[in-house]
Formats: sequence, structure tokens, C-alpha cells
Amino acid sequence: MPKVDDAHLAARRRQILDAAAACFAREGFHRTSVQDIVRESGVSAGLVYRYFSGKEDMIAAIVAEWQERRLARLGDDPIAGYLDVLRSVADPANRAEQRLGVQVWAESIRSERIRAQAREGVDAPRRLAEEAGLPDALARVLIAVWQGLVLQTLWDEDLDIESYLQVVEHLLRPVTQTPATDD
Amino acid sequence: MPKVDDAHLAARRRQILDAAAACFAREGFHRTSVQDIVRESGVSAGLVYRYFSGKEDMIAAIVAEWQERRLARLGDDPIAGYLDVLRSVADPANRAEQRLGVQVWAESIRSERIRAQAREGVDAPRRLAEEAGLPDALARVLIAVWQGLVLQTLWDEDLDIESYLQVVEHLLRPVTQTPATDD
Amino acid sequence: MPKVDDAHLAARRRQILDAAAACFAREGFHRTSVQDIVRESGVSAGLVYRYFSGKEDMIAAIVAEWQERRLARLGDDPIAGYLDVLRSVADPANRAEQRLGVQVWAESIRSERIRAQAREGVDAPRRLAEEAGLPDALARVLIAVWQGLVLQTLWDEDLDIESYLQVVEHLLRPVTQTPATDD
Amino acid sequence: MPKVDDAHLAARRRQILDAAAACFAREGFHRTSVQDIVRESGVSAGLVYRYFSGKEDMIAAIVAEWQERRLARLGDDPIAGYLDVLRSVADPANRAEQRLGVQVWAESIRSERIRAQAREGVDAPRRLAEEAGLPDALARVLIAVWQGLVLQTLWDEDLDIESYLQVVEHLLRPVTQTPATDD
DNA sequence: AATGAATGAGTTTTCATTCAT
DNA sequence: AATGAATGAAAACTCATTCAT
Repeated sequence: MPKVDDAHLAARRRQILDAAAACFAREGFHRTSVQDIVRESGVSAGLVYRYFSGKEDMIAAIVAEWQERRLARLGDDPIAGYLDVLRSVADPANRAEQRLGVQVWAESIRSERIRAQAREGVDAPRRLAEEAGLPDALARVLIAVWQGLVLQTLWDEDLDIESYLQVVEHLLRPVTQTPATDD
Repeated sequence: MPKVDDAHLAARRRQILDAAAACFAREGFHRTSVQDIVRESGVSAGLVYRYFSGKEDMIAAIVAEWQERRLARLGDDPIAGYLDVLRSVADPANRAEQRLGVQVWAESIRSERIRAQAREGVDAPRRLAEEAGLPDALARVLIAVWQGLVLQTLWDEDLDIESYLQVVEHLLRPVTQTPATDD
Repeated sequence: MPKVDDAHLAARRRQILDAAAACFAREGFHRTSVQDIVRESGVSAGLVYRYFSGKEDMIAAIVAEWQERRLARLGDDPIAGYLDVLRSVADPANRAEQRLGVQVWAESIRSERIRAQAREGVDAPRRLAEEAGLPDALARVLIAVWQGLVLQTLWDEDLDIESYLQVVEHLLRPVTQTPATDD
Repeated sequence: MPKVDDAHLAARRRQILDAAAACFAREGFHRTSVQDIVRESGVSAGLVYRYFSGKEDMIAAIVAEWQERRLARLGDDPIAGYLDVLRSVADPANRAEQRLGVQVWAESIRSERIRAQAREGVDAPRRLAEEAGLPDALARVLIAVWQGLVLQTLWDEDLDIESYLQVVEHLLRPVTQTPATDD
């Protein structure tokens, strides 16, 4: 095949990346072999290495996309966007994405590169919060509330997201509304 | 074949488990080879397999101990102890423990057995909270606040734990309901 | 499919062979991948296979050209030209040529075809020597003196070629038999 | 198997090294796969890597032994030892060793480590010659005469080693004997 | 009880070659 | 004529596990 257009190249890359993401979400980064990705994607082993320099490179690409998706979901209204993000965590359609997230966290422990990416996933919202005038520590707590929800959702399919959201909203009321509100 | 007393057996087991925990915290379960554990522990490969049926078995033992430690720390008074638990997360001396925790979370995705253990780490506190009359969703949020702190501490050594605790306390004030307490 | 004149075909072939020779001299036949040659030559992988049936074929072509060059250099007067040939070995400009030669020697061990070519590089001078009335074994020794010089020059850039030549001349004096010449 | 004695370890190493040397002499370093060595030696792939860090390491070990053998053969009397070395080159029993030598020369072109080893194979005799009062360039020429003989022997099984030796002795006569000897 | 040599299937990665365009 | 995307077999190397001693 001769030089193909960029759309084709992008589609190929997608094909591989989607297969990799599916495998990674299922089995984790290190239990997934390149052969698994080859099988899942339907392309040859050689081609995988034309698009990615190795498994590490694929992991990094997956992580980058995962972060982008999250930040995009946050949108411009930090508070409203935040509750949307929380709700999306509980959506069974996004289960694979959450599973991927946990793998990213584990990988961030041993890979400097991925730690930087994971950290940026916290720092970017923190900067948004700062612009919105929220205390940094509050931003951290809110992010933690999201991170813990990801874990708990994966462990308990019946987690009651609405109650969870209500508690969060309740706790946030003194913060989001005028501070004078007495209880 | 000399017969050895139980204390010796227990000590050997400890020696291996401690080495394994150190390796796992450093590199994760799957990037740690049995040889790594052999090196770190100083015992032979053969002996490792007299104490554990395989790597999976060692992971399970490590996870079980980690879980026990967590639940023990929770102690008798969950409300009073909670902020202390959070503070202990930020203690650099406990860093390996937190790193191990993240690995456990990742492993819970693919192992039913470990998922059950990880889940119990959430369910036990929830039961305690229920006994104390706290809403279940609030218990979940508090656990999330702990989980997220673990992650963020590992990513940012300079995380300001005191500010974090203050925000948590502040958010909880309307809930802990000693409304008169002025600071 | 545009038809192209022979000059174009020859130029293309040259382009590929020159790139291959450069790679082979640098890394040896087997450490050079076809992709290396593709990169060095600037043509596509597909085109390489229109000019050569495969890597082995390229090696054979390179060896053939190298052999031709060697025999050509020998020229018409082997005796007079010999010392010049030795001198040219030490010329840094010919370094790639010498490196290629060593690769050819190594390849001659496993390829009957290349062994025949390499052998002819010895036999042709031997025949010339015979015509000139030189003993066959002397011809062999002279060729050895050249072969060893190739190796030693590649290992030691500071090799003193003039001393080397003087020794050779000195040793040959009783043989070249113009005994009266009192230098 | 428990800790075995050093003789066993040394024998194992020999077993692997001999197999490797046989493969290398037959097919060259780069045409020999680790699997080939595994097959030839009869040990498992894993064991090969307990004794050698990789293929490069095995090549280096082979080269070192090859050099040692040659220097040992040279003995203490440079001139007499030298003619012995030449004679041994033509001995069919040593054919594999000569083939190996040519591979070493080729490898010396791309590997700094092996180049250093190959160079030492020239420098050590040169130092011996210096001690014996022989001019350095003469030592070089003599080494070249040996190197070329290795190549020519491999290309021509019928090479007449006695004539070759006679020519060498003849050429050396003015050097080895008292300079006054008139032919 | 303890060792560590040995295994071999599995891993990631490379590479000569083909062929649709 | 020329491209370069695609293949898949084979390469080097690793690793959990076993077992003779």
C-alpha cells in the first residue's frame, strides 16, 4: 500500500489504541501482552510498532487521552461540571474508563512519565479552582471525592450515586452559596 | 530434615513477606519478579515456594495484611480516629504503605478475590458508620476523601496536609453536629 | 507505468548500492537492515526489491564490485604496483573500502559463492605472479602482507605505513633480484 | 539442584561456550541465534542467560579464549613459536578456530570492545618482538603474514603450507641470522 | 529445612519481504 | 516506476516454577 491519507493513519492509530485501552481496562497494563493487543486490534505485531515505539508509549498515549477526556468533561463551570463528572463515573457505560483510571494510578507509582501525567490531572483542576476563587485544599478534597468514587463504583455496582451526590452537594452548600448561610 | 519450631516458620514467612511488600510497593505486583523477592529477602527461590504456592498467593497474603492493618488503624472510634488516619497518610514514614495500597486497588480490578478484600475495606467502615448513625453516603464520601488523599500524597510530596485537614473539618462541621462549638 | 531509460535505471541501482556499501562498511552485512539501506539511500523499500531480489543479492553485488575494484587496482604491472596498493590501504580515504573487505572475508566463510569470489581475489594475482616468474608461495605471502595490513590499519589509525613499506621492501630485496642496486 | 561445585559450573560454561564457538565458526556471530546455541549445547535458553548476559557477552568470551590460545601457542621463542603458529593454521584440525578468527575480525569493525581485544592480539606479539630486539614494523609484517595465511587457508584447502613456510623462512633469513650471511 | 541450577513457555521487539495503490 | 503500509515469522531475552541434592 502506498502513502495513505492522514485520516487512514489516524484511524489505524485509533484502532490500535482502542484495542489497547480495552485490554488495559480488562487486565491492567502489565497483564496485557502486546500479542493481546495484536489479537484485539486485528492488526499485525509489526504494525503496532510502526505507530508506537513500545508498550510504554501506548500506555502514555492512553493515559493522555484519558486525562483529556476528563478535563473536557469538567468544562468551564467548575462546580456544575464537577457534579457531572461525578455522575459520569457511576454510568456503567464508562466503566472501562474508570478501570483504566485505576491502572493509571498504579502505573504512576513506578513511572515518572505517567506520574507527571497523573499529577497534571490534579493540578489542572486545581488551577481552574484557583481562578474560580476556591481554596486549593478544597479543590484537592473535591478531586479526592471523585477519585474515591471511581474506586468505590468499581467495587460496588450498586453504589447509590444519587445519595452520594446529595451528600457532596450538602457538604458543599456552605462553600458554593454565600458564606453567611447559617447551617 | 530438621524440624523447626513455629516461631522460626513465622519469622521466615515474615522475612519473605516484608521483602515482597517492599518490592511490590516499589515496582508494583507485576513488575516485581520472584527473583526480585528472592534477592530482597535473602532466602532461596525454593524456600519461597515452601511458604507460598506462587506469586499470586504472596500477593493475596500481602493484600490481606494490608487490609488488616487498615481496619486495625480505624480502631474503635471511627469518628475521632478519622482525621488521624488522614494525617497518617501524609506521614512520609507510611509512604510504602500507601504505594502498596494503590497497587492493591489496581489489582482489585482483575482479581475477584482481591476485589472482595478491597471492598471490605470500604464496607467495614461503612458498617461502623451506620452503627454511629452516620448516613451511608457520608461514610462513602469520607472514605473517598481518604482514598484521594493517598493518591495525591504520592504524587505531590509537598501536599499541605494541614490545609487539607482543615477543609475536611470545615466541611464536616455541619454534619458532626456540635453546632455551638465556635472553632 | 512510465518507461525509463537505462541511464536512469543504472543511476538508481548505483544509488542503492552506494547506500548499501556505506551501511555494510559501517555495521557489517548482518547488522544492516534493509530499512537502514532504505533510509540511507532515500528510496522506498519496494524499489529496493525491484533492483535486487533480496538482501543476499545486494551483498553479492557489493562483493562483486569490491572484487572488481581490487583486481582493477592491481593493473598490469603487479610487481611495480604492489607497494602502491599497500600504500593505498593506509589512506584514510579508503577506510570504508577496507572495512567492507573484512566483511567480505567473514561472509566468505559461510557463502560458497562469496568464497569463490574472495578466492579469485587471491588466485588472479597468483596467476599474474606466475606469468612474471614469481614462485607461487611468494605471491601468497605478498597477498598476506596486504591482507594483514588491511586489518591492522583498521585497528590502529596511527600505524606507520612508511616503516611497514620499508620492511616489506627490505625483505623483498633478495627476491626482486636487482642485487647490484646499492640503494 | 543445590549449589554445585565450581567444576560443575565451569563445565557448564564450557559446554555452552563450545557450542557457541561451533555455531559461530559455522555461521558467523550474527547468523547464529541464541536458539542455535541452545540446540547445539543441549541446555535450556534460560541457563544460557545464567552464564552470559547476552550474545555479545558470549562473543567477547569466545574472542578472549581465542586470543589466549594464540598467544599461548606463540610461546617464549618468538621466531620458532611464530613458525609453529603458521604451521598450526594449516592444520585441518584447527579449521574451526581459523573460521572463528575471521568472524572476530569482522566483528572488530563494529564493536569497540572486540576491536580492543583484536588489537591486543597484535600488540602483545609486537611487545614480545620489541623485547627480542625486532623492529616494530617487522613484527607487523610477520603478523600480517599469519593473518593472510588464515584467510588463504580457509579459501584453499590445498594450500601448500610447506612452500609458504619456506618462503617465510627464506625472507626472514637476513633478519634472523647474522646479517653477514650471504644468502 | 533449605538451596539454587535448570527449565521452557512466554515476553517484547525487529526485520526481510510483499503488494495494493 | 515508485511508494510505504502491512505482514508474520523469528529474534533476544525473562520469569514463574520445579526438583535433585
